[in-house]
Amino acid sequence: MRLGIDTETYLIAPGNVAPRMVCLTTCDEDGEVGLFTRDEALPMLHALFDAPNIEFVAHHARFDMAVLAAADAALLPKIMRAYDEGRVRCTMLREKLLALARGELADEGDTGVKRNIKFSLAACVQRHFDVDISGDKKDPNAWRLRYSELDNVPVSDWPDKARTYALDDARWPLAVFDAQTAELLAGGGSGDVIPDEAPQTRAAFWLYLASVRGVRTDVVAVNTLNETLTAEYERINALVKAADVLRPKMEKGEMVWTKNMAALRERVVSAYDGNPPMTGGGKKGVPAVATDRDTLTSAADKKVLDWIDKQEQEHIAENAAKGRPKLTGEQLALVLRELCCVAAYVFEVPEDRVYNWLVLAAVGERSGVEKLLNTYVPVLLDGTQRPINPSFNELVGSGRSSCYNPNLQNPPRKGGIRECFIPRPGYMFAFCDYSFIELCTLAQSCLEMFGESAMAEAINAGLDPHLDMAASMLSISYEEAVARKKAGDKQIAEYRQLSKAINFGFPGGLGKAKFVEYARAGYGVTLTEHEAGRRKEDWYKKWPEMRLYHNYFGTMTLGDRTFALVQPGSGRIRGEVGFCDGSNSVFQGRAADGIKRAGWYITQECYLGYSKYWTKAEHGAQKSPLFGSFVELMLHDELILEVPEGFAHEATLRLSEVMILGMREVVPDVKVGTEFAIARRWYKGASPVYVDGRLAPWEPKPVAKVVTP
DNA sequence: ACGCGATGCGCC
DNA sequence: AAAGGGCGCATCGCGT
Repeated sequence: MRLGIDTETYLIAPGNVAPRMVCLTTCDEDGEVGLFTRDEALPMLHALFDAPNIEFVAHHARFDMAVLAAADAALLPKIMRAYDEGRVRCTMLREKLLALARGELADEGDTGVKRNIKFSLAACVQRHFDVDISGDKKDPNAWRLRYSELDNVPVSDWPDKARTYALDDARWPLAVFDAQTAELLAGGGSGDVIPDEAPQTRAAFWLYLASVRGVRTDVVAVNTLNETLTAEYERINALVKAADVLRPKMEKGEMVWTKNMAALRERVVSAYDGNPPMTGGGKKGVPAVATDRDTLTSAADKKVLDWIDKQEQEHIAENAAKGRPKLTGEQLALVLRELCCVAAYVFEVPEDRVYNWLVLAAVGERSGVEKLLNTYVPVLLDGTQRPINPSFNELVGSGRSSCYNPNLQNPPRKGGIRECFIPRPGYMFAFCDYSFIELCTLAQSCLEMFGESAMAEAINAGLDPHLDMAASMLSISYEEAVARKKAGDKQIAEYRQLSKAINFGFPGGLGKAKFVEYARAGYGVTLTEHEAGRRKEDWYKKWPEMRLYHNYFGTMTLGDRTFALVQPGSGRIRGEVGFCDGSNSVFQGRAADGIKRAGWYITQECYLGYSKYWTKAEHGAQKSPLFGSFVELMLHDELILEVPEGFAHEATLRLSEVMILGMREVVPDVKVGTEFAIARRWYKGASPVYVDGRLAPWEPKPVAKVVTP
C-alpha cells in the first residue's frame, strides 16, 4: 500500500538543512488524510517502516527522510532498509527521470536554450493537472514558514489555517505519482517503477546526508588567503585603473570598480592589429571581440612581458632589501609604466603597444583573482562559523549529479581554495577516486555493444591505458614504455600526457580543431590541427571498437536526428540525444551510476555499520570500519569522507573496497581501481603515505626558503 | 531594481 | 561531413 507523506519543520537554516520536525501529514490510497504531531508520528512511523508492504511517497523524499532520521535516530536503519527495498518513492526524482526520457533535462540540443524545467510539487501539479497550488508564496506570515510556533502544541489547538495548509497538499504526491505512472505506461513502460528509479532515489538520499553533514573551513587559512588575494587584487586594479579599463560603479551603497568592456575590446582589437579573436555569437549568432583570458594574455610577446615581470620582481626585492615600506598598488603601476618604456627600447616595440599588452594581461589575471575573491572567499568565511551545506542535484541530463550553493564539485585546484577545508577535530579527510573510470565504463559498454574491446583487454591486463596508447604511437612495446617511464624518459612523459588528452577527449566525439585547444588548455600539449587528426586515427587504430562506437552514434543520428538512449548498465532513458551527448552519456553516465551505487553502501556502513557488502550474517556484531565516518563530498569520480583519526587506515581501505564493489555493479567485466590518501586538509595532490604499514596523513613538501644573501 | 542573454571559467 | 558533455556561478550590458 502506498502512503503519501510530508513533514513540516522548523526553518531550514545555513548549517542546519535537516531541521527539527514539527508534524507529519499523510494521505492513503483512499484519499484519507491525517495530521500528526512529531510525538504522535514517530511511533507510528516505526510501525509503518516495519510493515513490509508500505511504500512511502513524498515529493523530495530525501528531505523528509533526513528530517525523520534527525527527529529519531532509531528510524534511520528502517528508512535505509525501506530505500533498499524500493519502498521510498520520490515524485520529484520520478519527474526528473521522466523529463530526462523526454529529453528535457538538458538544454536544447540545437539552440542550447536553457529549458529551466521546474520540479517543485507545484510545478509537477501544474504540468500533470493544470492546477495552480502555488498559493501566496510571498506572504511572510504564511504558516508554511511558522510551524516552529506549533512545536509541541496539540493539533486540536492549532489555528485552522495552520491545519489546512499542512493538509491541503497532502493528496498531491500520490496524485502526481499516479500521473507519472500513467505517463510511463503511455510511453511503453510496465509497472510503476521507472527504469533506474530505485538507485537514483537512494543516491538522492545519501547525497542529502552529505549535505546535512556539511564541511568546515580553517579560520587561519581562510583569513590568510583573503588577505593575499585582496592585496593582489588591489595591485592589479591600480594598474588597470590607470589604463582606464576600470570604472567606478555603485553597488549596494558601495563603490566597486567594474570592467569597461567596450574600452577593453578596443584594446584587444588594437593588440591584434584589427584582427582579434571573436566569440561564437550566442544563439543570435552575433560575434563579438573575445575577452577571455587566453585572448588577453596571448596578445603579448611573451618574452617582453616575462622580462618586465622579472624587472618588477627585482625592483620589489630591492625595495624590501633596503628596508623601505612595501610598494602600494599605485606605485607599482607607475613602476610598470616606466618598465614599459625601457622594454620598448630594449625590444624595439612601440611603447604603447607594450603597455597595452601589460594591461590586457593584467585584466586577464584580474578576473582570476576576482573569481576566487567573490565566489569562494565568502563561502570559505562562512565555513569558519558553521558547516557549509552544499546542495546536490542528484540527477542531471548526463546521469551525473551536480552541486550548488556552493558548488563544491568545482573549487579550483590552484589558488589555495581547497586547502582551506579541514576535517572536524578528531577526524581526518579520506580521499578516494577511481582510476580512469570513464575509460573503464567506456570499455564495459563496448564489450556489451560489440562483444569486444581492446581497451577492456588492456585494462584487465593491468596496463595503464595512457601509457599503452603512448607506446603504440611510438611503435614500442608496452614493456619498453614502462622501462623508459621509470627511467624518467622525457619523450614517454610527453606522449603519455598527449595520450591522456586523446583517451579522455576523443570518446565524447571531440573533433580535431577543438582537440587542439582542449589538449593545450587541459593537458599542456601543443599540436597542430593536422597532427590532431592523425592522433585521432592513431586512437581509432589502437582501440578498434571506438570506430564501431562512433559509427553507432553516427548511424543513430544520421541527418542530425536524435534518438532515445537506453543507458547501458542501468537502463535509464535519455531522450533526444545526438552524436556527442550520446557518445558521452554512455561512459559518463555509467561512471555516475557506479559511484551513486557505491556511495549508498558506503553511507550505510558509515551510519549503520552494515550494508549489503557488510552483513550481520557475515560479520555479526562487528561493524564495518566505516562506521562513524561521514561522506561529505562527491566529485564525480571521487569521494571525500571525514574518518575518525584512530582508524583512518581501516576506514580508508574499506572506502576503497566498497567504491569498487559499488562500481562493479555496473562495470562487471572491466577491472576497476582506486587511488586513495588521507590528509588533514583538502590537498589535491595527496597520495598515500604509510607509517608502520598504516596510512598516515599526507603533507605537502615544505617549500624551500629562498635565502637572500 | 531586476531579469536575461552573452561571455567566460572552474571542475570532473 | 562533422560533432566533448555538462554542470554552477560570476560579470557586463541592455531592456523593462
